[in-house]
Amino acid sequence: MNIGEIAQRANVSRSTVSYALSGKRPVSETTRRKIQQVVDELGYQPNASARALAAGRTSTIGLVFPPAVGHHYTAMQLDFIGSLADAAAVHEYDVLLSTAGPDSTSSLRRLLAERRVDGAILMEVRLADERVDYLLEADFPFVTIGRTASPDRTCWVGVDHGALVAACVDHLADLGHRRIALVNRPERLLRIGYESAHRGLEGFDRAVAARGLTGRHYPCDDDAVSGQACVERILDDDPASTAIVTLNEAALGGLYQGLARAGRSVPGDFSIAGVALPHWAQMVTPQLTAADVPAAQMGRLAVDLLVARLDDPAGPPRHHLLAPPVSLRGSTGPAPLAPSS
Amino acid sequence: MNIGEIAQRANVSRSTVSYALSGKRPVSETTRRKIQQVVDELGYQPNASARALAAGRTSTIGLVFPPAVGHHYTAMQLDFIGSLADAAAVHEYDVLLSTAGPDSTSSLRRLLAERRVDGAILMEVRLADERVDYLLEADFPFVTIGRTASPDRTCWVGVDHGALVAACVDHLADLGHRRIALVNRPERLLRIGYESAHRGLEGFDRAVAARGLTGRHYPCDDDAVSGQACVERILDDDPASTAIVTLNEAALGGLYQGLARAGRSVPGDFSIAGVALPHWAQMVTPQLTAADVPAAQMGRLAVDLLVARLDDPAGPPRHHLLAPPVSLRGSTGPAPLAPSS
DNA sequence: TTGAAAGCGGTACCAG
DNA sequence: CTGGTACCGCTTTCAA
Repeated sequence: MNIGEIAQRANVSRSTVSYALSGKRPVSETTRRKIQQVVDELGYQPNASARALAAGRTSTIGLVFPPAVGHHYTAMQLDFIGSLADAAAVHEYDVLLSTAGPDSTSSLRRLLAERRVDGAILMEVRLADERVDYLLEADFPFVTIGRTASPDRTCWVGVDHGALVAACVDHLADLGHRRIALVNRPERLLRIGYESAHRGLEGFDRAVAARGLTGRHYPCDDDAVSGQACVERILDDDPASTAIVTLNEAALGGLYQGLARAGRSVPGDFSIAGVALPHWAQMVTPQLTAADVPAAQMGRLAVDLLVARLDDPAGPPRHHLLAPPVSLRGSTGPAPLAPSS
Repeated sequence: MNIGEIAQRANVSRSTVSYALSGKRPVSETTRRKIQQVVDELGYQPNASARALAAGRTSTIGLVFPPAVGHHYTAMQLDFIGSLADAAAVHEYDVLLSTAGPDSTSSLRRLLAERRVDGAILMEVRLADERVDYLLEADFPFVTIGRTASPDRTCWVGVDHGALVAACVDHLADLGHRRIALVNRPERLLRIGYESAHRGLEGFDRAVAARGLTGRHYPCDDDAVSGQACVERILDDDPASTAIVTLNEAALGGLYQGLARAGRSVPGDFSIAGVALPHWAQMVTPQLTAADVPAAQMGRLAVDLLVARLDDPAGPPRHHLLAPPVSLRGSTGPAPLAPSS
């Protein structure tokens, strides 16, 4: 069934059907009603490909996935994706996934060249990101999740990892902790310039210096085993450590397990704070004191930004820097009076 | 840039370019090379909308999301989505998300009517699922994740939740546990016929009966607070309970917290086993003994099944029923000799 | 081995 | 307020 059939049954021309449906030209109430009736009767929906070809827009936005680090994704990303799809639907856009594979740019390039999408949302951006450079050069509308090194020229929505980590450090310092370790994302991600990992580290260094604390930095792979090993190293390097701040969701369980194995109880002997999804923070016992990443809100904002840009490509780039508060849960407490061990 | 431009620069007709690229008609080696050269030079990729319109296929598959229960998704789903997108890319398909909103069918209907996708993959299927009925009636190619009540007429890939829960029960029975509770997905999901929840319960009842155990069933909402409350009820209803089997990922943290609060130590006084992603099982301390859901493999299989169906719509429906083994971790141990409390 | 041209199903301009 | 029609960019039949 196509627009021609609708036109015939309603005794009007194809263009009238098109206009009646789009509202881009006034149509008399009677014919409009008649057309609508036929449309409803047959459950007609315009063919998306034809429409895209003629209108020059696909009503689809591309979601560029992270290059599947170690072959799983984090919980943050999922909530984000869900909200993104919902938000897009509100604006009458569909979402096309682009997983990128090992070479993120080639898949992106194909998406643009084939004109499959009107705009793109890039997850897990790096400080220097070739995908961003490519999109800027191609003058293609996009929004990044996270900021690149020069964030003023682009649209983005990001979490202020620096501020959040600093807030965690401050919280711990207020509780009397003096020797704190930062458990970061994997070394490999730092090396390629992962935004959150870098800015988190900056915030850590800053806050540690400001409060006159002793801070140590530990990149850590994204799994429980590595988390456990990381705790071992931390306590080995400085047995007087009394607190950890973590950016690494996936290693969180391992951190708890490492502390348990080392005989440190949380939060009695040792405190942990971090940046995580609320859902995730509630998985561990005691629940993690953490800056709650508002993943769903980020998805919504990203879509809003992109849609605004699609409506007005010439407008100035806009951003949202989010700094959610630290939710106090059970994993942080006063520093032990005498450093254990 | 379009196919006409390529044709001009290569001094051939547009059809020759099309055939040279698709290989659907022999093209002399010399012209083919010439065309390829121009194509490479300009980085030409055929416009997807035009191609879809002319060819009658979109090279896109639709991924129908669960109706966002309580507005987050589970970890299983994310790994699944990632692998799905990767697998689709291998077959040269893109993946379009359809979140469905509260009314899952209407969004699906739109996807089909607008002819946005060639086939669909349905997540979180129900025993009686109107989306499935709709797709069957429309004779539209699809694969479900999970089985409906009459699974022989459809393509699906699913986990044998019944067998997995039964395996957990057996494992616990072998350890001497006699009074076991099943922590299931939310009441609401059971009521609407969630496949995994129902089949899990069946397997539980079966295994409990076979081993002559006392089994109790507890639906539980998908969050930590509910998990904690659920443990309270379990110990209240039967203080002699010594083990839990859970299908509820999201409540898992709450279960541990509830046990801790009740003074039961895991696995000394109390054992827990379940069905979960390995990643998730490793978050809790001690790590959860669980049947490891192979989410990534499921994504791959689902795409393979769908692609096979698209290639041969008349073929018989195929399925994969997966029953991964139970990985022994730290959360299960021998039943305490004297029932505590 | 190649070219010309008729669609695919819409949109939007130009007339009336 | 409405109809006719020329595109959008590609695929595929028909003819040479």
